[in-house]
Amino acid sequence: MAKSKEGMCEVLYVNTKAVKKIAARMASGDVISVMAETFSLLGDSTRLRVVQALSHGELCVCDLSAMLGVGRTAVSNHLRLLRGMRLVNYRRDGKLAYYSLADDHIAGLLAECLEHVQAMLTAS
Amino acid sequence: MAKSKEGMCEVLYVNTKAVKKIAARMASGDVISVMAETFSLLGDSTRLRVVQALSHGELCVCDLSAMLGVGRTAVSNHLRLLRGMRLVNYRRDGKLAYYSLADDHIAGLLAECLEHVQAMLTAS
DNA sequence: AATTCAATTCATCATATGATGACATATTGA
DNA sequence: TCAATATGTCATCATATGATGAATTGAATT
Repeated sequence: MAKSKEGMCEVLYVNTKAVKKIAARMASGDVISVMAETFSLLGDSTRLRVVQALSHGELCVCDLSAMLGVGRTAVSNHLRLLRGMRLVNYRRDGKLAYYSLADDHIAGLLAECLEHVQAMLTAS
Repeated sequence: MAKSKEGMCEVLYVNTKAVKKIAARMASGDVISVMAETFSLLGDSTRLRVVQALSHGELCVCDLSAMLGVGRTAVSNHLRLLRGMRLVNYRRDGKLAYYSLADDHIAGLLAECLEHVQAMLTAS
């Protein structure tokens, strides 16, 4: 077994059995990409506040903007991204556009993450 | 009631009751920040693959790098970030550094997101 | 039709971030 | 001590991204 210039790890696993077992369980690249995109959307404070607000009920852009102290353009851009990934529903009522969470899983993600953060904060 | 140049929404809510109810339930800014940071860490495909691999068992940097086809420097940098937010545990065994998920909530986030994505993909 | 206002789109800018290579560190064994 | 190897750190670069203001669209009211 020839050794490469950069060491054994280039051609051989240290723990072959563990690697093979784990490799077989990895999600497909497509699924990972969509998951990462979803997490990424929740990974901005402003956008996360929008999502959290909507997890308690639908709101129009105008009220979201005022309540969060964020410009309407910014709110609108964030909602466009969230809509693109189907994280929010859209409803038009006259001049107003109402948004709400599209999916119980989204609220579930917030809840799970909140638990993690609280557990982390109390542990430190 | 004076109207501002930019309209009523600057000084008044459209749905005052809904806004007040929702505003009272918003998480604190600090908690939101940590949550966003956590989501953001999961919001990169490479890092998410690292986390998903670790959700099935601990691995060393070397095996992670080979298994995922990602440079060791990149893996190391990602693990440093994950360690900073305490998403992973660190264990040293001789020359090797083994990492594992720190928290069941992390695996829970992956599972919840996976369910969401699968539901979304089958719906479309 | 004209006006008003909420919402959206677009271009721009400053900043954040992931990948990479060079270099440093740490541990094992000769 | 010296060599080999796995890991970590740092600087750099290209790219991605959030905030903002100007311009536009769409709907209701007069």
